[in-house]
Amino acid sequence: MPPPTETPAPAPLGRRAQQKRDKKRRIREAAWQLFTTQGYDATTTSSVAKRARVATGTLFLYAKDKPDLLFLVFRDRLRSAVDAQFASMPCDAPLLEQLLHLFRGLFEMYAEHPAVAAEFVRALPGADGPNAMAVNSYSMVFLQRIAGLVQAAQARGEVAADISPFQAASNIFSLYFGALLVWLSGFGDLASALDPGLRGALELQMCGLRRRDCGEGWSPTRPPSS
Amino acid sequence: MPPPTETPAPAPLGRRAQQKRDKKRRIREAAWQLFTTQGYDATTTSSVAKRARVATGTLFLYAKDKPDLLFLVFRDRLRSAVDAQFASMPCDAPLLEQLLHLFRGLFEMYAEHPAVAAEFVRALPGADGPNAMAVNSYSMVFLQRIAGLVQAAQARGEVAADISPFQAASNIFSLYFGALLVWLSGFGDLASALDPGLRGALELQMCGLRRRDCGEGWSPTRPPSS
DNA sequence: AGTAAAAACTGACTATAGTCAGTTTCTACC
DNA sequence: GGTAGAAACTGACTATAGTCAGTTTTTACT
Repeated sequence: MPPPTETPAPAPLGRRAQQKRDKKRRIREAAWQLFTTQGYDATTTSSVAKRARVATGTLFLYAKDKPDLLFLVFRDRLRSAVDAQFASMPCDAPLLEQLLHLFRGLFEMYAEHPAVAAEFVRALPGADGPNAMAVNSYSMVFLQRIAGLVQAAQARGEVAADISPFQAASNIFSLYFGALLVWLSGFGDLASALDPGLRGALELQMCGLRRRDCGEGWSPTRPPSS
Repeated sequence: MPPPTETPAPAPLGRRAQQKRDKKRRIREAAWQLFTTQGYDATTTSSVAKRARVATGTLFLYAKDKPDLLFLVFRDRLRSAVDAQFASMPCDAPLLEQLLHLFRGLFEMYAEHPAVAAEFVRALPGADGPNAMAVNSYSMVFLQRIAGLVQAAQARGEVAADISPFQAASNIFSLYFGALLVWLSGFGDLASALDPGLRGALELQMCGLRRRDCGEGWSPTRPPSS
């Protein structure tokens, strides 16, 4: 006797799956709460388990190890920050401005809790837990979306046609990651990490090092003021 | 009554300083031996202390923590690899080839023990022990030497004059570090990490993304083959 | 030589990340 | 609605990184 009109089938989720979802959420929230208030190092895995109302062993069913908890808590934040920035992307702005728009959103997200963010970014390379995997595969999507921006800029004639968008996206990502590491390692504030920092790097990637033999030549966005 | 001709004053080192030097050497060698044979994770700090014939507490007078042991063991290797590559630098080669010469030397050094190298590189950002400090300040020197290569290329007219050598060096370093992380995270072999990998990134940094409005225009080292 | 202060060293100890054999809870099928 | 097997959960336990109060060694000065 299935009620055909009721229960609009929002979730074909069994009890088990629901409980798993709920535990995962509780663990994520407990970890975030404790990491942001006490710091990553000062937070013990036992205290996270306690606050999430699970046993210590259960915690490690949802995260491979303590660093993997960082990926659990940052995954959604990362996703929504990226989505928001692409949703508000100025479609006809120059590529450089589009990239800065994107990365500014991420920097601002990290800036909410720089110390925890630093641990997260530091743990990223080489992490191997299930949550780390999820974040890393999301990074691939991210890279593809950057490549998409480059391709669009090529279509606009802003970027040379013979360039591989994926190679360009890789370079851009390396520069972003480098700027992020420097910033989160405690040097300077958000604004200057973005503006003289990342912008300078991206400008140099845009125009290249090589001397232009031809004609009058383009000059960088900020002409020498001296 | 100082004997003026004897004791050719090779070391104004007191007994204490000598013993410290010796202990440091013993710890460095023990750590290297164990890390390379058993792996970083499988090596306990106690086993390093035992092999170095010091107490566990003493170990932590010479390294802040376990990761700091990595910096202790890699510091010299890094220095000699960099020095060797600069000593054998082809002075009149194009900047791109000079950079690849430099980075090839480092990649080869890391390739001797990739697993330990991966731990080292992963631990680099944000490390805070005394040995990490030494490595980080050496990184600054490294950056300056890259900036020197850029400047020389500017003097040869290969690189545009209005470019900041330090900004260029920062970008180059970010691309190097990115390629290193990708390689050491287990994807691909040494040769391809260098040649399609790092070379592609540096070529794109050399020529830039932006379309060249003028004249016939230069085409990348590897013209589209299709 | 003698001695006081400083520096270096020691190893028993603590705190905590992560494991695993045993238990409970859920699902699918009869 | 009963039950066999799978999946999830538990918390006492283990291994090890890192600490620190107490000890030994070295130095500098008389």
